[in-house]
Amino acid sequence: MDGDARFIAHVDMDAFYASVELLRYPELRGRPLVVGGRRRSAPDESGGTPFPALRDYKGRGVITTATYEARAFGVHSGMALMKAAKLAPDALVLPADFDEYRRYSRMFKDAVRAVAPHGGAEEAWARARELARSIQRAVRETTALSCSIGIAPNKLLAKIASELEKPGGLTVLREDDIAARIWPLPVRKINGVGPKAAARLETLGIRTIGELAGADPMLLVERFGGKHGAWMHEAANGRDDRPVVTHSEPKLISRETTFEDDLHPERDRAALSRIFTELCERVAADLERKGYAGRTIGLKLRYDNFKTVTRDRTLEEPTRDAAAIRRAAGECLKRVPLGRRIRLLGVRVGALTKSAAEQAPRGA
DNA sequence: TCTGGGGTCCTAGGACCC
DNA sequence: TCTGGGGTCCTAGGACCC
Repeated sequence: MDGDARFIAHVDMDAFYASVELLRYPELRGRPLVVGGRRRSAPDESGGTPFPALRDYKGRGVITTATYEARAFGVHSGMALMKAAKLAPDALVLPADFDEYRRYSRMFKDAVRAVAPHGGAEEAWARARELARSIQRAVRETTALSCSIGIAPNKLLAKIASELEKPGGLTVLREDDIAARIWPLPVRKINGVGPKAAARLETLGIRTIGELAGADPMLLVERFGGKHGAWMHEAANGRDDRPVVTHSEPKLISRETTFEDDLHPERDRAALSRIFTELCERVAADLERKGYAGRTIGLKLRYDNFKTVTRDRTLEEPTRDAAAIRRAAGECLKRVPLGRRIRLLGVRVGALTKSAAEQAPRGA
């Protein structure tokens, strides 16, 4: 009955954070720039732009988003700023403003919903292209930003398709197109195959999705475990039956910070303690604002050698109280070796439940 | 000059219960 | 004075994504 199989559209904003910044600073359009880093540095006195060039940037941090002009130099999100500075010394560094990006994200989602009310659109193929163009137009009109859309029989392929013709792209991908358009791509393009898996696949002589699709499933299962190995083979063949999910409850809420300079567990004890307490207070405030409480309190610590350890402790009752969180996380801290300098400290609360105030009021 | 911050999901062992 | 299997919870670590 259906030659019109269901399709899924994946909508992906183009260089999202950087594009939002360009709306605020249109005079920077056309220049290579990256969003990232941690601290807004003082404006210089020369009357130039208030943003430092990468070559003048000092400190820790990675690129969150790079404009296409910056990407032309080989920099990309996730790259350390100090490393990016070697590739694109003239690119400007703008600090991230997540509140603003959230605001645009909501506008963007509203615009999409206005055109495709189902949220995760599932419609007939015949309407696909038309609907996608409507979404792009609506997003452009309400946010002044551009997005790319991939349309495919499932989420996995739709995501890959959305990246094929960025920016401003619209890619419709049907079963018959998989061999020609998907199989030549590197395995990293599969959502869920990261750097580790890609490196291990390479040792098996597998670099492209097509090579992965043609690999012996038993070999993959042997090397990657039953579930993961089988999944990779299915994914490479374009098979994916995950449903479109439009709402999910958070599982944990956390705050963490990487220090400007590594801190010494004893000599910087006072500073560490103050930061530790602040993190607990911020997590507590997040819980309160979002209406959650949690039972499992966790500590995360990263040493100067980048080795990361976690400890957690589950309480009898859920809490969102900063002092209670601090107490439990403090106990976790005692179970962690403190023989090296520390670069990151984090606090998390998991096993979340809607906090008492959020629950339906009960009769007196 | 290495490597952010917020998350999700998976694995695996041990405790504990039936 | 030995031997089950299943289920759930807790903890720690790791891969991955945006």
